[in-house]
Amino acid sequence: MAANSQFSMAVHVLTMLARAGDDNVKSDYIAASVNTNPVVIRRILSQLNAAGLVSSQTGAFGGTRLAKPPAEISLCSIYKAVSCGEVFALHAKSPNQDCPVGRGIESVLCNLQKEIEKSVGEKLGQYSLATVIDMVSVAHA
Amino acid sequence: MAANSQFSMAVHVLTMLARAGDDNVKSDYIAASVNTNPVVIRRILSQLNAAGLVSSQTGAFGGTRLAKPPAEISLCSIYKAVSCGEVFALHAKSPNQDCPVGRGIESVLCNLQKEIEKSVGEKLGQYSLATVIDMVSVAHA
DNA sequence: TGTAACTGTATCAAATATAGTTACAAATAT
DNA sequence: ATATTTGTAACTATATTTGATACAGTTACA
Repeated sequence: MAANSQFSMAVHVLTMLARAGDDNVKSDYIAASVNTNPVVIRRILSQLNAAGLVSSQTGAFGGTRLAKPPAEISLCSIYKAVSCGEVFALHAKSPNQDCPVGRGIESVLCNLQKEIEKSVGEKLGQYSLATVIDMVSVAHA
Repeated sequence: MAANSQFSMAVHVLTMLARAGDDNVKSDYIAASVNTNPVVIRRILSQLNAAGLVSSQTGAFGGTRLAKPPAEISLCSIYKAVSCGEVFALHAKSPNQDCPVGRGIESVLCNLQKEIEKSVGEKLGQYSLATVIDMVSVAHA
């Protein structure tokens, strides 16, 4: 397994939290739905917490809940919260600087990369967690 | 090395070819600029050839050249030619189908994924290889 | 205050993808 | 014929992601 599915898992996790309202949800419970290990969930929750999207409580009867209403959580903020890779990677090894193309291509690709990321962010920003919840409801209705 | 840099390398390769005009360019020559192994370049050229963007000649004095003018090669067609991964991956393991969220989330994410890919394609389609060549020229001017 | 139930995180193993390398058959200009 | 080049298979090395175990720290509650 190498393809980064953290965004997908994060959306799943947040959808679970949204449906629980103000109740604390345990990582074990979420893990059972995502079909993975609780630690994997806690790692994602840790990133979502750092981004201010959720808040967690340790200790007995602890767990995690949303830090704001689903309508205020855009998919863009989720995407940024979990450190996914870029849409495309730049050269692994720096190109030959003795070649005019090798010398100039990196910055061009870097700028392009930023623009694409921005475009993806804007597209994702058109949707919120609330949108996803509606879609999930419709999907299995 | 795991991040997929094939798109970046493909743009680099095609830029080299564009600058050579109608001359055949050898994979060794391109590899020297990209700073990698010729076989890596030939693998990319193989994909670009399958997409009809370049044409190659085997044998002595063989090599590769563009199959059409740089202005007619959009970055979208390059992106599609090299099999990059998606912007984000779906769940590695299928979610728990006994959970309403697990049952509905996959198709929602799949549709979202398609929409994002489409958006990326449109953005990349705004640029052509000719644009990149201009940018590279300006960058090291 | 003790106990049970959580999170947070370190650490390791397993699986997988990418890139790099070597090798060689097939093709082709001279 | 020969030298040169592509096309591709096979293998290695490396990085990343996920999954799993373990345990310290925190907290509610009897």
